[in-house]
Amino acid sequence: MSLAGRPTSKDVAQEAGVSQSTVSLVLGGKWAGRVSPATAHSVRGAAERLGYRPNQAARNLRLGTTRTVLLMVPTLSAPFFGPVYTGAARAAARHGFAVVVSTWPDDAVGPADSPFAAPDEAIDGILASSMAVEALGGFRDTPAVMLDSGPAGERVPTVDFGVADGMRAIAAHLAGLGHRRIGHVGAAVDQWTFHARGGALASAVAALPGGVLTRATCAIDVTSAKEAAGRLLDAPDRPTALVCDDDLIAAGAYKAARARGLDIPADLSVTGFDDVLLATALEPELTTVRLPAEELGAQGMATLLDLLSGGRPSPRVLPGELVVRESTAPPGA
Amino acid sequence: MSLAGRPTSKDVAQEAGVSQSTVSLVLGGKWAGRVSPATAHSVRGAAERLGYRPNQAARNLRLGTTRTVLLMVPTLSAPFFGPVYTGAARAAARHGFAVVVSTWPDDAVGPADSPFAAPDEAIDGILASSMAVEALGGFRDTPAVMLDSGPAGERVPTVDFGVADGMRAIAAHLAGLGHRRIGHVGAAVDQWTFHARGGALASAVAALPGGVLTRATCAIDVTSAKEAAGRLLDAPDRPTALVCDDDLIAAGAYKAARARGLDIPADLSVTGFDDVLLATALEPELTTVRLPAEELGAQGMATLLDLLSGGRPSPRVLPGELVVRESTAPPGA
DNA sequence: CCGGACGGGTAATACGTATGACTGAACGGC
DNA sequence: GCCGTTCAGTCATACGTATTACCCGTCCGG
Repeated sequence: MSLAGRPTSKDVAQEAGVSQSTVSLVLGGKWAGRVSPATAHSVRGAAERLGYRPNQAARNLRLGTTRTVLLMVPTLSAPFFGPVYTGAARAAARHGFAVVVSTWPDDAVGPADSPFAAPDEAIDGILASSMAVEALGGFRDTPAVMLDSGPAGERVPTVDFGVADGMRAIAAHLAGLGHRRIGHVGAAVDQWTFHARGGALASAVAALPGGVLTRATCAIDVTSAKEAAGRLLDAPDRPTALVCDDDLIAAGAYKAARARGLDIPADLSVTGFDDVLLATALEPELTTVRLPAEELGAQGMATLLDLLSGGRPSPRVLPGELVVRESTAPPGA
Repeated sequence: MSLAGRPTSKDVAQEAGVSQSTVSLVLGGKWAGRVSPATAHSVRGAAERLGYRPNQAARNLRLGTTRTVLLMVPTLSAPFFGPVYTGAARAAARHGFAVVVSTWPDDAVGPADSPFAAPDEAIDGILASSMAVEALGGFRDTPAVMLDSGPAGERVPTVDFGVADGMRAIAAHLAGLGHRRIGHVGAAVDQWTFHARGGALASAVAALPGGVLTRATCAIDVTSAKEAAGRLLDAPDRPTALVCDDDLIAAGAYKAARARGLDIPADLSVTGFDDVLLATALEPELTTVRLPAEELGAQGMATLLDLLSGGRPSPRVLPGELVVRESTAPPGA
């Protein structure tokens, strides 16, 4: 039991020859004009010597707080959300906050009814990723920050990726290579980020002289993606480039292309989105947009902590970055 | 603040017309012979009606416990550990426990000095994955369960994968296809699981009539793996099959093979280990050994909870499963 | 008819912290 | 020389729970 026998503020008080209240005042930083600098110093010394760490349970009880925030993500088994967690947890730890994770139930499209959705312990705030603000449900009046979920009105702060810019960068890159007939393999997932990706691509291609966009959607898995990409490739006047909503979808597109004897990038350019580990494991390596997932978690947590301490954080947008690798080339190269 | 205004045991007591102690007795389940069934029933009814949830902070303070366990993993950014967390958290949640994660610092080979290693809050137990029991360091006398870390002596329970059996299954599969010259692309990582994998493969090939094993090691990333696999392929009498310690390493082997104009599986069979998402995204799909990562987390947590409640859990081993896909075939097929 | 046992419940307390109310000494102003 | 202030702390209390010690009425054995 790493709790037993730990020094308490009372022990520190005794060691320093002061009262427990003084210890609490000093260590809480609220001693301006109440405790002499000399006393404060000796208290700090005593605390240091004893290796005093405040008992969080007692502090939480007293303050009616928990120093715990809930991170709601669709899953931790997808490659994207691990880093989000890491970034959030790291930022939280610096402020003495813990992070508990709630994932959506398997095969669910939203967080509702998750066995995780309402952890027994109370929480101070929520970091909710990739979901509509309405889905907060019972947590409506808990301070929350929405991640990668798009604009959410005045009431709740957001941190998003600049996915539209990212998609425009892809479109510009392909256009620059000479592509005009572009296929979009979209994720059939009702999340802001995918709507934004699709919308940005559509308008970018529409603005391109001679641009033609075809479109198919699929679930975010290789099999489904392969099938959807195949539909686009089998159409008359097939596209010379496939823009995929996600790296994993791009992997499916690779398979569809190979099954038809098309070489990437000579016969077909393919792009992904997110830049997960997979992107460099594929062959050829995937041109994609890198989204700073860990940064999303970190900035989200910073925003939430700001909110919790009474701030009025403004929305933030983290730019994606086009990473050109080997899967794109001029058409017919 | 989802804490404010929550009903307390005192509120329940009032609602039920009994004292707070009675409520605590009933809800704690320790009322045998102290409270009449009728009263107990009415207390439960009142608690239900008010939606009472005990305040964890108060309970923790009283009991000197935290209902929090620490999960130590190398990283959450690798595809393998997300599911481990999920399994552990799910099992923990069922018993009202929370899980906080500590990852190793970037580029570290062990958990030492991690900013996460000593979260401020105290913990009741530790689930430590993929590390030597000695590395527990300052947590030596906290109840702990080692995951995927090999035998750890009498004092600390373990949950491991049957990696040796898995590797033997791979060897048998390849031998059955007719392979004799086998290359091992090993992970140059000082973890039990990789030592076990290498050892099992070595003895399996040694036991194979005419079996020849060559070996190269690398870090667990595509570039490094490609280089290591290349060394094996460039040797005289190159192997007809490459056994990789990890799916990601197999991805590197694919690249090395392609760079040399070798077709998989016609000219070269390749196997992986772990069966992460990547395995089916590759082309051809990867023959590998599936390790039930989520199950590891779940069983590990079950073991830890058992330990915490005074049990003496015995070591468990979770079998891996050979998944034959498209990357293996008879040599020269 | 009395004492003890027992069933059914309550009162009181401690866990460790943060904080508002209070106190005693020194000191300055008039 | 006395009072109001400030300084430097301390006292007491509350947060919500679990548990130990106690209490009261009833029933039963002798």
